[in-house]
Amino acid sequence: MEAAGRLRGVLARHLDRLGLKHSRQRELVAEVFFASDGHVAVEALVQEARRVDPRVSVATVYRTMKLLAECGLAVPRQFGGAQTRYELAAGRAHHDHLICTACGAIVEFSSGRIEALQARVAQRHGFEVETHTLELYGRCAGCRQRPRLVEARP
Amino acid sequence: MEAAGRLRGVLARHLDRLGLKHSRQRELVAEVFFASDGHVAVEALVQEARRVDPRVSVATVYRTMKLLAECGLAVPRQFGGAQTRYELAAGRAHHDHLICTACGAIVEFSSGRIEALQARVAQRHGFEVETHTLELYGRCAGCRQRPRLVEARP
DNA sequence: GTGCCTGCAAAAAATTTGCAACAAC
DNA sequence: GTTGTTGCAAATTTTTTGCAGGCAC
Repeated sequence: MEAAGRLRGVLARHLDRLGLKHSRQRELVAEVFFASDGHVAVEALVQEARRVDPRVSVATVYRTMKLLAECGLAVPRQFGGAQTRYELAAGRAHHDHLICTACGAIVEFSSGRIEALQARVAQRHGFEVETHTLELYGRCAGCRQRPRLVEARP
Repeated sequence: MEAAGRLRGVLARHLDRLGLKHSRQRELVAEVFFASDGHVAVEALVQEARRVDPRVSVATVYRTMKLLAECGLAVPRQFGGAQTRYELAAGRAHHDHLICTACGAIVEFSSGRIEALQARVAQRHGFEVETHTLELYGRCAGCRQRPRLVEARP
């Protein structure tokens, strides 16, 4: 993958800027995250990283994801569940989410018209918006055909 | 307050329907919640309830809030922070939130036009939407005038 | 009296932190 | 060699659960 190289660069520059060090573990965690589908729970990152190096600790993954979030490569999200998921955000445009409550699928979308209306609402209340989240929870096309067996654990 | 009586009724019927019992603690927790500003953390409910009865346990508050959520009087929400806040939802229309990242203020709003666009987006992706959340994070009118001292802990 | 409820304390689950050994510069 | 980093385990934080005694019906 070509994009991963550029992403690594962003992290590297962030580390340099802060006077932090480049380490094998940080590179491994970042690599695993970049190769993910972009909506990963920490637990999944740990498991994946341990396939390469079984000694990687949870703490390191948490610490590294915090760094990735600081330099804008990852965005932490709470999709209803207890655990945080990290989303790939490397210079990508803002977007929102459709989340299937049956199978847990996460679909991204964006709507300039919704954003425009949001801005107008905020302005009307005197708010200066910094970020926002819009999540639509429901059943995806596939799951609407099947009876619901159990609730998804997102 | 007159509305509180009606809300108590909803809870009472829910308990009857399920064959559960009415207790002093349940009424106390519900009362405190109804008297709140409607975006309360469990910790705050516990403290408030203990001003009336210092022996009320956290467990009871959690269990009672779960009941209130079941019968539609309360909606659990995660406004970015770690702990759940409960929102008063007694037959009120759906609405979304503006959250001030400086002072923690929460303002409700609703926009039929945004809802309509959401529905269209969902349909385009084959989703049947059950619920949604839209949260705009930024600085409220008051806080925009003051320099930011510390981050709010919502 | 029979069950549901409560308080307490212990358990869970997710994340953070202290610390001694270790690796990067 | 200095300083930041790691793994481990213990600590924290929020919420849940088991259980013995208590209260509602």
